[in-house]
Amino acid sequence: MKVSREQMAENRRRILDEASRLFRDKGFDAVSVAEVMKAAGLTHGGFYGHFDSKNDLVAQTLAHVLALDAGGGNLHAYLDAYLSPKHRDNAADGCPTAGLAADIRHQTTAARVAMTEGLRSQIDRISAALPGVKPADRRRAAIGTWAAMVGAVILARAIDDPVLSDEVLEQTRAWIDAGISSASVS
Amino acid sequence: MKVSREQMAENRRRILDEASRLFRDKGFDAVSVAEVMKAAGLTHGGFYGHFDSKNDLVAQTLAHVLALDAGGGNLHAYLDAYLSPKHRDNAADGCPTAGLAADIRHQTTAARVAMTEGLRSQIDRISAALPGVKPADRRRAAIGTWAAMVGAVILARAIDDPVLSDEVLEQTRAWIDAGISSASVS
DNA sequence: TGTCAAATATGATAACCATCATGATTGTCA
DNA sequence: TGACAATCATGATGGTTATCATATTTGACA
Repeated sequence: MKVSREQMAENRRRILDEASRLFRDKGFDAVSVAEVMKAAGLTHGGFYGHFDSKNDLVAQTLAHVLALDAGGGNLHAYLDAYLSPKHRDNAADGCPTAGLAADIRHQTTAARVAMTEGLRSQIDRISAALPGVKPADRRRAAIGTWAAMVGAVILARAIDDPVLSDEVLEQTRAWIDAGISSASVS
Repeated sequence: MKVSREQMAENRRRILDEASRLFRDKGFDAVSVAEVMKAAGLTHGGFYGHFDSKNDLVAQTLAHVLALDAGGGNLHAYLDAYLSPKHRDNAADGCPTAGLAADIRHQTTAARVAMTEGLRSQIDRISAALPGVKPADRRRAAIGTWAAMVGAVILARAIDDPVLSDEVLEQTRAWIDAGISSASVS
């Protein structure tokens, strides 16, 4: 059954969207091609009309989702949302870096390049959102802050005790605030 | 072929050691039972004499490797080693938290509990290694520092550009130093 | 409007893997 | 020292998965 050109474009978009959600939730290897296609409302057969391989899907999904990565604007609000229990408990809709960075070590070069460019942009965005910090320290603050954000969410998701998990989020938030304050111009 | 009691204990130890290395290097799902046994110098057949299942191996490996987790003593030296290119490039011999924390979200409760207790100890160890920090801020500094350390190594391993990857390690190191300094008693 | 090719569905294949079954070897202990 | 049982090797088995082959439907364009 052939579909219209725009229908096909929408199918492709839906495949990438659903792959992005599933990958963030379960990791690249734990999601099958058939599972992605089913989530997109299709069967596994049409997959290779859209992508060369599963590795190709991984790389294209990363480029797709990292293009949308947020973080600009209000750093305070971004930190609130990022280091929240809601974000910790909703990996499928959450930050792709927190969900996938550790998983990317064993992926193809294309996927690693997509992640590298996404991280480069994210560091620049955070840097630009730190107007109070002395320019000489801005990049250091952006990288340190981003590492702590990603690390805290990964640790919070790994911890089985809700009390300790919440504490990791809260204390990291406070630690970041203190670091930014003391690096700011008075 | 039966082996001596001590030979069997050594076999078990070798299985756990090799599993620990392989898991850190490739992740839990990407390592097969047969691969672990082969690395330990055995065949796959004897596996279920030592462990109930692969999930059981995962949990016991975590408990085994987290029991040895370092970090006490000299925090400065620990930071140097942790945020080094050598550690980034040697996941198999590196920190199990950096290598496995993100992967543990989909493991059994037993594995998650082992990781939780390992993290609890690690936070306490770092806290104890921060004598210069005001006691009221010590826990916050320990958690924030640990989150940044783990996050930086995960990001550095995900990045395909050696220049940016090195920079993430160096700037995170500097950011942590600055944070600890400004939280210390004068 | 009829032909053709593109998009997807259905079905097959080969590899891999966790786990189980069975048998050979040989420590261990009476 | 001899019988027993534990340990590991060899060899299935059933399920899953990426990928390929073929058939069917129907947009698209002449």
